[in-house]
This record gives sequence, structure tokens and C-alpha cells, in this order.
Amino acid sequence: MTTPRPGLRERKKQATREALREAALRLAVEHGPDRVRVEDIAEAAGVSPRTYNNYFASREQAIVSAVTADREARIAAAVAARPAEVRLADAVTEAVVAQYTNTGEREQKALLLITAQTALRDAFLEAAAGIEPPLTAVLAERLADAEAHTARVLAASVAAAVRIALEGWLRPVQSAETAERHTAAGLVLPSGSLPDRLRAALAPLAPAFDAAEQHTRP
Amino acid sequence: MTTPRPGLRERKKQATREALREAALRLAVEHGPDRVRVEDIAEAAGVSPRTYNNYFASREQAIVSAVTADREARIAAAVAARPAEVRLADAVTEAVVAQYTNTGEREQKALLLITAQTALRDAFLEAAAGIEPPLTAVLAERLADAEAHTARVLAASVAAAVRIALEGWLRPVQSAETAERHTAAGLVLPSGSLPDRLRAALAPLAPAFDAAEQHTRP
DNA sequence: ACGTAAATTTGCGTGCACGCACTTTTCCTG
DNA sequence: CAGGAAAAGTGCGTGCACGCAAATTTACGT
Repeated sequence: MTTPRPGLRERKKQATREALREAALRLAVEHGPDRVRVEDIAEAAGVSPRTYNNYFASREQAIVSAVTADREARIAAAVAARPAEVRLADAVTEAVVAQYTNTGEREQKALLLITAQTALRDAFLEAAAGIEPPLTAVLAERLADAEAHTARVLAASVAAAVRIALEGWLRPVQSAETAERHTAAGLVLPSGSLPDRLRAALAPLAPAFDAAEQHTRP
Repeated sequence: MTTPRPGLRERKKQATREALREAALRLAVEHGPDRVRVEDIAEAAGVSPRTYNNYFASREQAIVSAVTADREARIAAAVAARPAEVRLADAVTEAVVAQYTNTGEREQKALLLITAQTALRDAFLEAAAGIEPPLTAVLAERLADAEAHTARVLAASVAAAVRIALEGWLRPVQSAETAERHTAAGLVLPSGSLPDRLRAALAPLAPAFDAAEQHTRP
């Protein structure tokens, strides 16, 4: 139903997107994030530079997207998968934590990279805003009869909270030297516990979720 | 205390910023938003194009900033001005509504302009995110002993809600032709009541504010 | 009043994002 | 299995954002 048909066209499109992501990340890791031009990425993916920009609106977006993948969509799916009995606030929190508590070794390296450059950090944080649309849809379903925009506001608030948590998590590493020292010491993860930060950031929103839920079926 | 001294340097800087804003808006109104180049704005403000970019990170930002001015700072100030007895959620809502319930005739014309072009609309919406820092400071003061990040999350949620309200308010006008018809009919404001939309968008967050307030002094 | 340190402005060069028009590929229907 | 519509890829041109380093302006102690 959500997949009326794969279709050759669609598959090729995804393949291109994938190739671009992959090339962007690989080149960024190899030569450093600021020493890779769009032209190089496009060439590595076997596509014209102009096409590259049909897929990504900025160079940073491509690199970050290789790490982020479709995490946002998975969060929404995870929320939808929870039984209707659990507190909505808990369902959302756990879904977010679960999806950000990965991860592969590949992602670790990439995060180090992202931390090192301001433009990449910003793109990474901004990518978290992508939770809003899918999460809005899921929340709207749960809060069925409530006013339509409530779901949207809550979803956007979650996105904001996640952004804040990630920001705080990445902050201590700010400089490239710090990153170096951390790597040397074997500390791959920037600082503190990301799950804790996420929970803390989402906690203040719980009452809003509870109220919305109550309003639906008292 | 916040003004240790005006200083010639600072005054000149503000004058330049003002001149750029003014020039950007005037030229955009005169020739249409997409028919004004950075070079033109800079020249009209008597400054080099490179300097222009020391003040604004994008062409849209300059135009929008002429309309937005320091609305975000005023919202925070308005919240701070309310007596400590009033419900925090109400204080914030009223402050937001008051500051967005403008406005001069000049702003009306500018809004029409902004509505007409996607890039400008985006910049306008993104500008609303500027509420976060000052609002965080004010909220942190009210929620003194609560965990520090609560203020930040709430402020960011407010910013998100405002963005959503503005988005819905601007949506019906999307196309330039629609804008034309509206002007011809004398309807300057895009659609519906902005105050209503703002209140509706902020309402779902009220429980979160209440809970945070309770937590401070039960 | 002078000189030095700091901040601001400016010119230049590089990559980049994106509109537009055109070509190539995929899809669908008779 | 055409053949034409729709969509994706491409080349080109324009304006722009921004790093860098030199020039200019402001601030301030002596």
C-alpha cells in the first residue's frame, strides 16, 4: 500500500542517491571534509555535478545523509509499532532513544568527522528536524480527534528537543584538536551519555503529551 | 549595564546594518524581490558587497530583517515584564501574540512581498527561531531551580509553534496570483486571524509550562 | 598629539546552488 | 509493440557566500 510498486525508475533513483551518499562520506573520510568538492563526489558516483544538486541541496547534506540515513522515518515507525496502551510520551522517548542509540563502527568514524567541522555539525543538527513530518503523521493518528495541529506542534517540539540534546552532546568536542585527543585516547563518543541527554531533553514535554492524550479519550 | 558605552564604532556599525536593511527592503519593493542583487543593495547602502555579507548571511535575511527588526528580543522583554503571579504559559502566549499583532502599514506591504517568493517565506519563518535564545534566558530566570535545559526546550518548542502558526497563516497565499487578487480586493492580511493561529499553536504546550512551573515551587 | 593594537572594510578568488532549456531514459496505453 | 507522455539527467550561465590577507579606520594609553 505504501509501495504500490518498486519500479525500475524508482530503484535507479535510490541507487543514485545511495551512490552519492556513499561517495560523499568515503571521500570526506579519505581527504577531510573540506577537501572534497561537489565535482569529485559527482564523478565518484558516476553522475554529473548538476544531478548531484538534484538530490542534495548542499555538500554537507550529502555527507550527513550517509550517516543519518532514514533514521527519522524509523523513529516514526517505532512509535507506530508500540501498543496503544503505553503512554504516548514514553513511546516517543523510547523510540527516539532506541534509534539514536546505535550504532555501527562506520557511524562512529563519521561522527568524529562531523564534529570536526562547523558546517557539518550544523547540517547534522538540522537533519534532526526531519523527524517532524513522519512523526506528525503518527501522532495525528494517535490523537485522532484532537485538533489537527496539536500533533504537528508536538512533533516539532520533539524535533527541537532532539536538536538540543545533540547540540549539547557535540559541544564539548568543538575544536579539531580536542577531537584528535579523544581519538588518541580511544574515546570515540564525544561526551556523556546521549540516551541520557535525549531523555532529559524530552522529559519537559511529557506533560504536553499526557494532556493531549487525555483530551482524546478521557 | 548592558550599555557600557555607545561608542562611535558601535554606532557606525548599527548605522550600516540599518542602511543595509533599509536599502534591501526598498529595492525589493521597488523592483521585485528576485530582481535585486546583493551588489545593488550594497551600493545603495554605500558599502562594498563584501561588507554586506559581513552583516547578513543571505540576501533574503537582509530583506526579512527589515520587517522582523528585533521582534524576538521584544517578546522576551514582554515576558520578563509580566508579574510573576501570572501563569507562565499565559505570559508567553500573550507576549507572542502582542508582538506579532502589529503593525505599521510598511510591514503590510513587506509581508505581501515576502508571501510572493518561497525563499523569502522560508527566511521569514526561520527568523522566528531567533526567539529561542532570549526566551531561554527569561524562562531560565522564572524556572530558577528546575533543571537548566528545561527552559531551553520550552523556548525552542515555542519557536517551533510560532513557526507552524506563521506557516499556516501564509500558506493560503502561496502563489503570486493569489496575492494579486487579495491586494486588489483590499485584503492585505493573508488569511484568518494570526492571533488565533498563534494561540492555537501554543495551547498544546501549556501543560508543559504548568508542570515546569509547579516543579519550581509546589 | 602620537603610535600602536584592535576592529572593520574591502578586493579577490574559489566553489557552490539553482533556474532554464535540452537530451535521454522510463513508463504506460492503445 | 509502437509512440508519446512523464520523469530523470545534463550543460550552461548567473549570482552568491565566504575564506584570506591587505588596507583603512577606531580606540586608548602614554
